[in-house]
Amino acid sequence: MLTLRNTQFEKDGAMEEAEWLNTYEPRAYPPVGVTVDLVILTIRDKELHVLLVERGEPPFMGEWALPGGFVQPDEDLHEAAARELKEETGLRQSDLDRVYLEQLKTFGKPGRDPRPLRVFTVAYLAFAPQVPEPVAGTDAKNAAWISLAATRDMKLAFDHAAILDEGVERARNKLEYSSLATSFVGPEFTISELRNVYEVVWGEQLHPGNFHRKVMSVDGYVEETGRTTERGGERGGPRARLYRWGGATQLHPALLRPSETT
Amino acid sequence: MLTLRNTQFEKDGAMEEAEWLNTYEPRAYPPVGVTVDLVILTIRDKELHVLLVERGEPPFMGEWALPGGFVQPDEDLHEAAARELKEETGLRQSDLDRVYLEQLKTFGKPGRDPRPLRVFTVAYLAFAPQVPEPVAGTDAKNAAWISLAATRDMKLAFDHAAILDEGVERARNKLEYSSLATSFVGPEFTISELRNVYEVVWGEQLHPGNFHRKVMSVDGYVEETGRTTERGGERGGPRARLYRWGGATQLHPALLRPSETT
DNA sequence: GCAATAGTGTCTTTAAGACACTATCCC
DNA sequence: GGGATAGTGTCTTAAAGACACTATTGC
Repeated sequence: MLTLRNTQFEKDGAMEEAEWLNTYEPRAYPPVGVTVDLVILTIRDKELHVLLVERGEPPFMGEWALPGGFVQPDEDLHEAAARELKEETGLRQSDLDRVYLEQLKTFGKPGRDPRPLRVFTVAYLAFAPQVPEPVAGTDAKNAAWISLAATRDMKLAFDHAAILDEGVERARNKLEYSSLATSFVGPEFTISELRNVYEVVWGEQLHPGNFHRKVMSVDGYVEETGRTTERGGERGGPRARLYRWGGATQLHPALLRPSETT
Repeated sequence: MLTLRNTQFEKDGAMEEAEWLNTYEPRAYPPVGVTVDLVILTIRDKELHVLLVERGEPPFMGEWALPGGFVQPDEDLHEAAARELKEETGLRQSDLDRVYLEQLKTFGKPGRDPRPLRVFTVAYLAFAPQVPEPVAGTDAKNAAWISLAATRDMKLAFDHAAILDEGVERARNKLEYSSLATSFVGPEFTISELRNVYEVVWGEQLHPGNFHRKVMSVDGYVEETGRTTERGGERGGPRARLYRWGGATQLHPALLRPSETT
């Protein structure tokens, strides 16, 4: 049983704050909680999708939200995000190892959570490879991959619409300077598949020939496996060579978006 | 008076967590606090400096730390960071308006604060123009601009050394793609002064002629004021034209670091 | 005068984009 | 065969870096 007073923590107080900051004794503070929320992106059917869960209880019961939850006492933030990622996606460990996860931004506007507890959320961004099966949530919650276009017509719980926007924007930038587009495809991929990642995330058509040459010219981006696809494309065309990631994390030169160059 | 039980919040509990997450009633949770800490960078004497405060009370009494403090109940995170910036730097409002401030990263490793309260800190990064006078702290705390080189020999409180590293790294990248180098200089500046910002932050010598032409070729980076400096350089040379920021936030093309192009 | 700096000119190399073209595959 | 795709070749333009050069100033 821990008893806490809630009196002193008022706004006008640089003095009160200094006093508070420098004591070892648990003192008055307002009830505060910290969660992690995940923007997990993947590509399905040539469209960008995000993992959402349907809330089964208030607040925002019945509405869709980003997966997430409270940070446990003995967890670091990244661990908490990794745990939620595992719990909510139901991915196998082999796939999980290939998921990219980075901290996105922290949101803490007063009132963003209607409960009588001030909740700060540390948003994380994840890139998942293609997973054919729909997600089975661990809790009673319903979980699904929703296309980004579809989320525009949905009202997401809390401030999750803003968090999602922030995540998509970060993802668009990440593709330019990093090799993270490979996180969206399988361990072996064709240059076309890689180009498709860029086209879907950026929402722009890229020139196949120039893209091919550009990717090949970046040192360490991709390396040949020696194999090719079993079949040609669905609508014709030759078999494509299969590549794997070449070990480089930063791209030199970068793959800049066409719209930004103008 | 608010009474809180501290029993239920143990590790093994996806169930407990779900139960907790979905209730309106204040329930059991461990004592948690959220602070903001600031990495405030400026340039003095052709070296990058960071604002540090000397702690007057435990924990880490007598050690140097990044300025910061608890987020107040009615504040958003950015507001809290802006308030701390104002309180700790003692800058005039006219200078304060020209300071750039952005969220950096959140740190929450268990045990990063030795007090019996789990403290998450949302780190912010700020770029301040040159301020001749040493800083007067508002609290009893001692505050000073410390050169980055000098901080290497200091043991900073908490995990502030890691936060500082993160901030410097972010700053180095920011200069490439944004016009934020102008945040380090006055409202009017010469191209040499701007080049000095890049050289100090990146720790590399740049070619004066090529830098000059490159800056002028970026649309909207700088615009002429029509004036020049009153005198030439300290060690000779003609008077330099004065420029102001041209309104562009993103640089096209970017000013890439020489070391990254190799 | 001497040294240092501001600013410009020019040349080479690299990379991006437009376009064309061949080879291979599905149907 | 027809249509689509994989991958390469070539040309033009933009931009980065190396180097040289002139003009202006402090001392």
